[in-house]
Amino acid sequence: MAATETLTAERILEATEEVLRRYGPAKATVVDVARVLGVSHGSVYRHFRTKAALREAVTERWLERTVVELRPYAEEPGPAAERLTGWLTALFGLKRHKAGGDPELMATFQVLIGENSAVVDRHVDHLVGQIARIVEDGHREGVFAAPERDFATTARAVFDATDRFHDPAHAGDWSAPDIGDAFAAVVSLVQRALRP
Amino acid sequence: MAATETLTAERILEATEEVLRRYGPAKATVVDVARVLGVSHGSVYRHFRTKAALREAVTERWLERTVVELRPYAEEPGPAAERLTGWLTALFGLKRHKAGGDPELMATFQVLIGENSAVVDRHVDHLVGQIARIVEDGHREGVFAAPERDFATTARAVFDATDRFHDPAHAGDWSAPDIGDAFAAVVSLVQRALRP
DNA sequence: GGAATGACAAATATTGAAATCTGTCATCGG
DNA sequence: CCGATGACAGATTTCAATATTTGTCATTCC
Repeated sequence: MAATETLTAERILEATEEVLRRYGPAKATVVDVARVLGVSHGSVYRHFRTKAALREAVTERWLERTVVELRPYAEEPGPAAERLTGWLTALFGLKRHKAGGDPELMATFQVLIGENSAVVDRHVDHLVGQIARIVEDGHREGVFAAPERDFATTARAVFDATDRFHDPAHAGDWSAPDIGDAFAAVVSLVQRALRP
Repeated sequence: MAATETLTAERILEATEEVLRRYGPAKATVVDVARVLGVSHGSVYRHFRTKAALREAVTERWLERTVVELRPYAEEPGPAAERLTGWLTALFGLKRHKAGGDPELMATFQVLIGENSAVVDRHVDHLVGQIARIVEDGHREGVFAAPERDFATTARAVFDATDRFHDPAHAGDWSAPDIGDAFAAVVSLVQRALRP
């Protein structure tokens, strides 16, 4: 399909995502990707050195999309406490929506996550940075206390404390009926912790 | 070996643990357990209706042992804030020690955990109960604020917030060099949240 | 009488031969 | 010249035949 267009890394990544969606992480092959693009698999290897590198790039794209979807919540105007709750709720909502809407895709994603921990670490740093910014603003506004150590550590603690509500490893729990209450309780705990 | 002793559920459970340790969850069979005990596998089925029931019983025993090891920390005398930190540190320490000391056994345990979520849920309720007791004592002492909703909810939030440091799903992270700092930061966050 | 046995059917796991996939590279074609 | 190709070797996966395991139960043994 569309074999006339030039073969770019971008097009290969799109095809790879499609193949991963359709066949899952175990069955998706480079040959499949090449077939979708109507090229030989050798051509794919011109753009990505290995299958692992290809999957890593897909993982990166996927995670980057989450960061972009969250940015508005990180940067919206208003009191820091509400921004933090909004951001955490948005993160949980995004994840839960994705996990609930397409559990197979989530499972695929989870496998990729597991294969690319370095990429995930960078992504987590990115998200923690967004929290740090909100916490720092809150401190300037006087609604959050000074951090025990520094903003990065506090932000990291907030991220870790809410782990159960964003780590895909816990995706199975997100359909429990009382998960909303549990989330609210932890957010409330975090908010109390940050108060001056 | 010791085929003269009467066959009890207890002896079967011990043999099952040994087989699980030796062969792992995928390869451990009821026939192996019977062989260790020097009996026919039919005899094992007299005490446990299914292989699943046998594994569930092993899981229960295993978890119960954790609760017992933690009880001293839950019941020790002293200020509630220190008891809470002590309890959380003990839980993390126990888990980390087990995961670090015998990663294969931990992996086996994790599989059993996944197979027996009902047993795990009961175990978690038990642990949350220990936290609730400490938090309630703290409130009586005046060192912890009144809970937003009730002690059980607050205790659950504390348990959830520290999830990353006791859930076996995260065992792989526990050997990271800065895990101790991350743990301390979350405990500090929790302590601040509970202050009046 | 009641615990233990072992033969058995159905379900599950193992195995190894055949097929497919990954990654390379000499060659092709525009 | 430069991206694309497809044949190829070695690694990995699939698939179907074979073996093992699970769970039952009529029979045995103390």
